[in-house]
Formats: sequence, C-alpha cells, structure tokens
Amino acid sequence: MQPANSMVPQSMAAPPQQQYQQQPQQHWMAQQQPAAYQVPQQQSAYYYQQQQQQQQQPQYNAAAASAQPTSSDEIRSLWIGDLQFWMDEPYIQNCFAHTGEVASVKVIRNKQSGQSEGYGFVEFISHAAAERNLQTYNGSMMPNSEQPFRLNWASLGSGEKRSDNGPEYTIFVGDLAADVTDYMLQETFRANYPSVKGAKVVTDRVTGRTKGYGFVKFADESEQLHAMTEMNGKFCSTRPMRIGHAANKKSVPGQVQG
DNA sequence: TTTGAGCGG
Repeated sequence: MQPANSMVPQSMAAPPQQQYQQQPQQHWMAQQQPAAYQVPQQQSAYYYQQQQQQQQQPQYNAAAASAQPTSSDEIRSLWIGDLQFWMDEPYIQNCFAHTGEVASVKVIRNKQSGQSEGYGFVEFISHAAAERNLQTYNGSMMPNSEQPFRLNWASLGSGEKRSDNGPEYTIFVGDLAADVTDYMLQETFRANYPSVKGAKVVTDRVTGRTKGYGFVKFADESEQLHAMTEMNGKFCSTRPMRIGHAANKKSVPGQVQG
C-alpha cells in the first residue's frame, strides 16, 4: 500500500510562481509598456512601433504555414535565453500562444540532470512571424517572472549569421535600478547615440533578478567614448548610472584589439 | 549584489 501521489519528482516540481498554465486569461502576455524611465526624444517613434504591432494581430493560418515551402533558407527560429529552471516548453509555448505563430518550442536540458540549461529555441511558422515576435517580446517582461524576454535569432544552428556589423564597443553600466530592462537601457542610450547596437542587464541565473549592472554596445567607437562621459550620472529609471569601461570577457586569439 | 555569456537535434 503505497500512496501513489507521493511521487513528485523534485526537479520537475511545480514552479514556485504558481501554475502559469491555469491562467484563465491569455492576455497576461500583453506587453508591458516600459514604466516611467526617461527616454528623451525618440519616445514617440518607439510607441508608434509598438502600436503598429498591436494592431496587426496575426492570425494563425495552418494552410499557409505548411503550404509555403518558401525560400526555406530563411531562419524561423529564435534563440531564447535567461530561462529559469521552471520555464519549460509549455510555459514558453504559452508565452507566444496567442500569436498562433509558434511551430515548436524546445528547452535545452542537461543530459544527466534534466535541468534546463537556461536557454532554448522557439520555431515560428515563418521568418516574418519570428521577426515580429522578436520585435514584440524581446525586452518585455516574461509572464510570472521578474525578468524580460531575451530573444535573438537562432543564427548559429543554421550556419547563418545575423547581420554582423563589424566591431562593437562596449561599456559597463552600474548602479542600475531594479526595474531597468535591456530595452530600457538600450533606448536610454540610443536616444542620444544612434550607433547603439544593444544592451544587456545582467541577471542572476537563479533568481532572475537584476544584478544592478549591465552593458551597452556601440557600433561607433567615438559614440562609446562620448557616452562614457556624457551619460555617466544620467538617470535610467530612478537612479543615476555609473559608467565604466567593459572588461573584455572574450578575446579572440590572433586578433589584436586596440 | 557593480564587469555577462548565449546556440540544439
């Protein structure tokens, strides 16, 4: 006589967050407009973009999805990172479910432990759909978590490179408030420095919380240099930023860096 | 919390 219901594998136990799959409504995915962080001028462009995307609610068309052999050299998969251990395929699927454009989801797991490696792949029905979702969700908050989506083209797998734009110049940004996301950080700089290629707020893998610092990448070296002095002490969200130089984590052998 | 890390089958 063994109580059968006592067998709940710890590693697969329910997330600490609640049962995301039982959410009655699907629009908890509605994108969160960034809070009151300061984006000087280009705010309107950004909001315009967001609204455009909200208006054209894509509809899933199964016929179109399968009937289009298309130029199959197009990437339809996105890489998704910063996943917490409880973020499994159903969860991720749910994140994009209402778009009706997800073809498949895969979380990469450790062969031995079965634990998530913290990243995965989301395949969409088309390149356009993938791009749309990338634009829409990257940087917005993931449901039932305190961290934003981290999405990118799944470029390595297909051997295709996403636009490689040459060298990049990175700065370190510290003193970030807890609510600062990649996107906020990026836009804060991009408003003044158009060559900004991206920004990353470093988060704790376990808790998903920000560590209070991040990095901003520039394509233009002079903009990087200007930003380091001009943006130091400027506010992002509720706190002034502290800017420093970014220590290179990577060094390519045989390549000289200035 | 103050110098990350992110590509499978």
